[in-house]
Amino acid sequence: MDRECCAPVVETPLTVSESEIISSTFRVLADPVRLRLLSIIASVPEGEVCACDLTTPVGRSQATVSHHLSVLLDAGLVTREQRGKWAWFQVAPGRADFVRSVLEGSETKVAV
Amino acid sequence: MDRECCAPVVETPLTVSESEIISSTFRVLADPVRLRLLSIIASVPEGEVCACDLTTPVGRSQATVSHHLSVLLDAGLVTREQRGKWAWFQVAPGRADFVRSVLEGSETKVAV
DNA sequence: GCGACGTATCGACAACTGTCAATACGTGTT
DNA sequence: AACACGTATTGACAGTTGTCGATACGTCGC
Repeated sequence: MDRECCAPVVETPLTVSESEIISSTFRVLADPVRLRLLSIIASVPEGEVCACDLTTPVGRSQATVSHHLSVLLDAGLVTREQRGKWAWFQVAPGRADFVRSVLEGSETKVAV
Repeated sequence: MDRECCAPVVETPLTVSESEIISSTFRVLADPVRLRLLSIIASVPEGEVCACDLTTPVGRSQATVSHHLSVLLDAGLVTREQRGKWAWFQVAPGRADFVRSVLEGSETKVAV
């Protein structure tokens, strides 16, 4: 019997700390180069990509790519495994669903 | 019969333009003050909030709050309705589900 | 019309961030 | 040991962004 159309979207506002935590996650995803790196790592059939294969596709220097990969790593979105002199990256276990929703939902639903 | 464990998380990498579109959406959500403003608007039972009631809760100047509200408006996350000298904001029709997932799930349902 | 008030815009500044060249670090090879 | 090679780190720089004071714009009440 309530006005369902006017029900609040969420129950309570965010606290300051909550908003900082959530926004920090979005900040990681707010860079196009990072999104492309993440999408490349997430799309290879082998499930992992050597850092050496990521520089060319995104058209950035080795230093910049390394920086972005560190940001993705710190955010827990990918994992890094050093094998010999090569660094292999894969989508972090347990974050596959999240990464998929970030990279797919996009076109049709996220962006107006 | 495939190795399901190793299936790619997504089918194809993002194009440059796709990554720019998606990242621009995340950039809007990458600021804690904007998230708090959005959560306040989304949590009031009336369904809409006067801009005059948003300055104090987030502890920013009127100019800054107005700026953030414009960003949210441009992103299509909220609507603005001018009534007299007051500006009323509400979560944009059709974006309630998205806003809810952003403010609540954050981890699992962000990009719906 | 005039003043009060809410809001948007402008200008300026500090902090942050993406970028690269240069360099340092590790590992494997000869 | 010396070298080559992949990667991480450093330092510097330019562009962006959050912020605020000041100002301009609109609306209401007088």
